[in-house]
Amino acid sequence: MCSKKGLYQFRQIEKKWQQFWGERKTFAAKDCDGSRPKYYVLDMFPYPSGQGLHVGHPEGYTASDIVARYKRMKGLNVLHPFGWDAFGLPAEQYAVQTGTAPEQTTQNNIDNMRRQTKSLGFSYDWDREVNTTDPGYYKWTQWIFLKLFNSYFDQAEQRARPIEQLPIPDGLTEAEKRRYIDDNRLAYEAEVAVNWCPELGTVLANEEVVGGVSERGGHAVVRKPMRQWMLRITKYAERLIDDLTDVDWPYSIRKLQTDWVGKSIGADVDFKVADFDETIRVFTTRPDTLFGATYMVLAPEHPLVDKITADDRKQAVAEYRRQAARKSDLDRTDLAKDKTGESLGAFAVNPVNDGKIPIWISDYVLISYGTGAIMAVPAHDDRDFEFATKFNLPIIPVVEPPDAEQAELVRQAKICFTGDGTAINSGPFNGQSTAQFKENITNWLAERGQGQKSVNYKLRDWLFSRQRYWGEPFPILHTEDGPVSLSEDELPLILPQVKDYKPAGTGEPPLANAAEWVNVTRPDGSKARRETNTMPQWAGSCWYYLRYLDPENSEKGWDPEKEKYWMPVDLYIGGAEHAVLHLLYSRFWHKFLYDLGYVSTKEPFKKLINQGMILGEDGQKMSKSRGNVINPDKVIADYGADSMRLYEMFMGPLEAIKPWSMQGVEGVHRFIQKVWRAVVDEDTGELADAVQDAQPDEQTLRLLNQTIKKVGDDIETFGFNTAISAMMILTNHLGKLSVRPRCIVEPLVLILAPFAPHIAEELWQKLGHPDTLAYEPWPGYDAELIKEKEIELAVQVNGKIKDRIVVSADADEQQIKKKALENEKVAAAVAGKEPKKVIVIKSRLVNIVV
RNA sequence: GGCCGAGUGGCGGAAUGGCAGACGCUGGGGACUUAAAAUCCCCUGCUCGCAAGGGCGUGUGGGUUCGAAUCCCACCUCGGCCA
Repeated sequence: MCSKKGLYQFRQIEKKWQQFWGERKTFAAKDCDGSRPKYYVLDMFPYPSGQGLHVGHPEGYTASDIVARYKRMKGLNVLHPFGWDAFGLPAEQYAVQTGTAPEQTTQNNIDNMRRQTKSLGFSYDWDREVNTTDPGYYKWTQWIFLKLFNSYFDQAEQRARPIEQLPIPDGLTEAEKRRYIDDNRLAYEAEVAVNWCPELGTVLANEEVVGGVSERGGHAVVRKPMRQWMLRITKYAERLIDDLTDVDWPYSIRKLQTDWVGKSIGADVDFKVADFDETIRVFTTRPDTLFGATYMVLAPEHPLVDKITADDRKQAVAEYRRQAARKSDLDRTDLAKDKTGESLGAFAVNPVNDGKIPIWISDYVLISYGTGAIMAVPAHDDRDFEFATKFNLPIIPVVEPPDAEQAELVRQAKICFTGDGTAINSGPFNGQSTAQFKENITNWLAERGQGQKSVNYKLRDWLFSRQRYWGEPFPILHTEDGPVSLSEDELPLILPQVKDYKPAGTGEPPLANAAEWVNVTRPDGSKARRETNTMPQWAGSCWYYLRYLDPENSEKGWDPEKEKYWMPVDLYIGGAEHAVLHLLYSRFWHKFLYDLGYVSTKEPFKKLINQGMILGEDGQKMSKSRGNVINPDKVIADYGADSMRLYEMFMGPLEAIKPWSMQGVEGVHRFIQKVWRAVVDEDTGELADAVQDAQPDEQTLRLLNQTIKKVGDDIETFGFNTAISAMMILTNHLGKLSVRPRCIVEPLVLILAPFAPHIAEELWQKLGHPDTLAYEPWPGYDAELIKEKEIELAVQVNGKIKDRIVVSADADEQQIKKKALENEKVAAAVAGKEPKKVIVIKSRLVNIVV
């Protein structure tokens, strides 16, 4: 029964070649090789989860691997590394539940995922593997933090500088001086209102809070001011937007990033508070609507609220502030929600007309955006309109829309108009266009010292501390004089072992449990406490692409020569879920490192591609509860890694969301078996007799050349699905031939290699080549040989196809026209009428208009 | 509500101004086989027709063009992100 020795044994073949590549270090990248152009192709490294690899991972990894293998064959020096983003909450939660050390869990998960990743035959240089939780790695994460701590941002030059160069104002006391410096550091401590979840004992990011409760577990979350480490990413806002013009990224991602930074140009306006010696500064993008400001709204957390609230309003205001503290920013700004608020019983003075307007608080104003206070112009802002309508506040229209019908409704204060128009009810400014008015009023305010032009960003400084154990410790000591950084030679600051991974009873993070670690006596005998917060998971992934360049270096994070050689990353592939945060954070760090001269490029990632999500066979998102999860181990066991790789690429465009299909896997599996049988005699396992040193016929040669061109072009444009389809066509053709010329078979094996490397290596060997094909030159094609000799053209009459004609490829327009008009069916359709126009599109069609 | 993306056979998809449905899956028919699997060959958008052949067809409606899945306008549906 099993007499056939030459069947396609993918398990054996794949194991053999994975071993071969591993032992020979086939894919080791050579640093600073000036003889070849370099190519750095990077995958977003995964979190080593207990679930292991899911089918979404190999999608991006296969795409990048195809490019890596293709570029090697094109003669480039390819860097294609892999590693683990291994700090993170799941291992810590597991530790809380079971007492297993996160190191242990993480190590097990990495071992398992490395095994899975290797089983797919990716051409990674495994000698460069990094792990963010390795002290040899996070030493340098801490080092970058130190650099941030010890730098400030030179506003005039728009770049970071060492803190020693910070100009210090004269006449400050030592304490003030220290304070001044601390206030300028790019890493600084601040009291900020955060989403505090008492149950989980940690701060949560906005996106981890849904409907006022934690996404995990549904525990209550409150807004609470807490001491936190912040990074001044806002200083880089302008550059983070501007430099997007330099990168080759999808439009949608660049747009997302631009919107996330959220630059808006407007004016700061100062309102005096009546009967108090206070002013309230507001930021508005519509200073031209100042005459329509009928009330003012402060964020509930605004510092002036306590001071100016009238006695009879104090109780209601206090209660309102308590309510607001329970809501997340998201809930507060939700447009669909009913507006709420309380009047403070205080008044502000409108600088343009000295009118007194009431001051309210409402949670639709966020303390974190602008100045935490707004002037409300209900006639021209949707939220203000809603609020004014609910609380019966006056609505004064000050912008007349261009549309007459609309203008009438606006004049009657029936609708809110947010567009541009002409000023009305605005004293001396009446009749001015919105743009003119904006400029004039801004100057007018500036002259009076009551305002100025201002730029605001939605981007907030980056909240960089977490109340967790499993993260990088901050290289910071808290002393009586404030925070002090460790020196570089004290790094890495090793994460200490703890007995209990739960937050300390005091509400402090778990590290507070490690008393011996926390309490430090300094060389001068003074006592200090270590920082017990840890860095967020983003930290390690902000710069890992640099560590790959020089992973073993214990003297430096990376060697400058190697950095100059390899950077920037030429191709970066990963999921769209990182479109904003990871990419923004690492761009920020990269720009900072650029300012200090540690990297040579402004942007880290030249080209970016997002792979689309893979859905279950039911078209739904894969999830355990739906029971539609495809296990890659099983697919590889049943069909092999080559089939898995091919299928994931054949499903559809890389960026598209697409459902899994086991029958589709069988389809590509059949395809590679066909390739196998075209080359190998299934009975003997030797090269098939049909493979001979023979001349190919013209058609076969043409098809080969067409296929080589198509596959190469498609890899360059990431059209992997159509590349595979082209190879299927050639293989189907080859299968029909009784003699399969070697000069056809060999190039087919080579162009298949990036997609299905194991079978390609095996076939290459059977074809008599002892060494790996990984560095074989990519086959060339002859443009002349691609051309068809005869071409079939469709002939249309008035745009409807009537028949097809065959003409020689070099036929000129006249000849084609003549042949088309002579055609019987065409003549019948033309019915003797004189053609008005005959359009000949060479090699496509002829259209006769009558 | 805003922004971004997508809507093509029974299914995944191809074609980005020029022959709609490449390639794969599914389904049907046939060959090989004692039989089955595997493999190979043919057919497989809808519809009218015994057939030859005709009509319709890329979410909907309009437009531009000799010609539109592709470009423009409006709308509908779905997905993602943000609010």
